Amino acid sequence: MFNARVAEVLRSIAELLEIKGDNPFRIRAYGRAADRITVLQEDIASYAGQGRLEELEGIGKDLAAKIDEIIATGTCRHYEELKRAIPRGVVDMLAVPGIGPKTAKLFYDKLNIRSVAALQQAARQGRLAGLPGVQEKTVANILKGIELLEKGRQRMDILTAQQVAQAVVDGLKHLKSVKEIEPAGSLRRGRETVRDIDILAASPRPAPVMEAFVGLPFVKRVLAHGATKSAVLTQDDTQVDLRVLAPAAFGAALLYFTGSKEHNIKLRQLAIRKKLRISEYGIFDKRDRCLASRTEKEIYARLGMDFIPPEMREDRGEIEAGLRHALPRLVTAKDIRGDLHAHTRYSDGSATPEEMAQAGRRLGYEYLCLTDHSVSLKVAHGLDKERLKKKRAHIDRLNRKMRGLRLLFATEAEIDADGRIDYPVEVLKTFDVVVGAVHSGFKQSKAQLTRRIVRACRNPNVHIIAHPTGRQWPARPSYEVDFKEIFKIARETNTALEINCHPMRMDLGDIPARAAKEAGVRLAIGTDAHDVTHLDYMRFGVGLARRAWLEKQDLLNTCPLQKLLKAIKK
DNA sequence: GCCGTTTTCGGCCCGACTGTTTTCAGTCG
Repeated sequence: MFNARVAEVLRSIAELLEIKGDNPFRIRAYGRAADRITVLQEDIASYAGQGRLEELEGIGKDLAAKIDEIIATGTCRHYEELKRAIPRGVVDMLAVPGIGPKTAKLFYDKLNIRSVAALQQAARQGRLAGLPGVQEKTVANILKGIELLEKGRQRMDILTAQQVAQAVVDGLKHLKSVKEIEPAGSLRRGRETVRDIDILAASPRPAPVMEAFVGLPFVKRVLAHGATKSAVLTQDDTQVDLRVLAPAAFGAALLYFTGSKEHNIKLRQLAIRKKLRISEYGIFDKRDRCLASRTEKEIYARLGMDFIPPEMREDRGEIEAGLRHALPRLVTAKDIRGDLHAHTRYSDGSATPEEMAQAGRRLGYEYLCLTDHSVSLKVAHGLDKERLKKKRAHIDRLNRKMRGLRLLFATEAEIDADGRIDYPVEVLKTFDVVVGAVHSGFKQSKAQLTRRIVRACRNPNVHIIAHPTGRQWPARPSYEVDFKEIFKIARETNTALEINCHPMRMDLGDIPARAAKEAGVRLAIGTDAHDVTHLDYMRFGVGLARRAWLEKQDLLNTCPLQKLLKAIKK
């Protein structure tokens, strides 16, 4: 798989060209090509091998030749030449907020500064002030920027992001001048992790909203404070941006502030081809007459497209599909009839089966799968035969007296290092649902991990593979597996793959989940709830499924109970 | 460097905020 390397080289070239002061459009061409390859599902080398690179959007003759070279040699001459001209540390300076290519180049040219550390030292020694366009405030901002960089503004999980956004919304929604207020950005798009929080408000009088925002009690530092746009840092170093526009422009503003950047750029290009112009204020004709601005839907309609749900706005084909009126009918929260992954006190959950059942009923579920851990996962009190019997009897008793919701007797069973399940066949057969999971041996090779999962799929008693890539935010990255092979076997054996929507997991992610669907694999959303409140994470799972373009029929959870039990049969 | 419902040349998303400037460049999203 060469995609990561090719993208990395192209992105580095873009950064180096920026510092060099090259044509901005050439720079963007490199950046766009890198983005395109990052989200590409197939191996770029197979495109190259078939001479099909130029079929990819944004890749022409020149880039195709460079990509061929990178695949063959791991790098390309153009890149090596640029690296010789500009030290790595100069590129690193771009990561400092407030420092762009022009400033980095200035410091390098004038003071021979070639690292962030050297920059910090020069700033402290007062050597920066006096350079063209650099005075005291700029120096102070650079020092603040370096401090910010050192703290490492990491991406946060989606639950934390929602909580921060909610705190801001709650702090401002009662203001008289606020007509509407809503989180936008990657949070609204349902991304698996979020960096900055973007919030949009509609108000005829932005000034008091801005004032209230920068004065919120959890604001540690004000990064920008303008008439309609401000940015702050919260006590825990999360950046929150607030933009305020007139209520009449709310739709246009929401479209702009939701992004993604790539989606917006493409929409705006499309508008230009139709002799129109889009901004956060609306869609305008050549004579600057506003044609639409109140809702996103009206703006899409002016472009001849169907409304594109926020989760799809990543420039991954949704614009073309919208123009053809061929968007998928994405799954919605009300399509979900049950949760397929939840724990109780029998293993490491905090709630009883009764409490989980009540919570499930409140959510309107038809069924809830109680997937306590299996015998070999001792740290999580995996159930042995005796305790399984107790749990079975307990669930049967509850099911007899309960109306509306059926508890499913299930397990999250260990897939061992060789791909075997830790319960014997006669025990496995007693479960309504078996979810197989890898919780150990993450350091195995890609081939070994793939073999393990494939073997679990081939097991006639395993119905779902939990969190297929094992990632846990932020500490543990995904282990590598051969998705192509796993999808093929999962399909052949009628094994579903899980979209585990615990905010620390979000696994499968959007890109592999979409690839799984396209490979004909069924998916199953599970919250991995260890507490009644965790059942609410289903909303993150639905968001992720929508990002993967999933429709109702692509998921197990949307089936009524009897159909579900039939659908998982192997 | 890419690309074509005006174009194979001449475009390439669009606007807010900051700091340094007397009208704008740089950065950001």
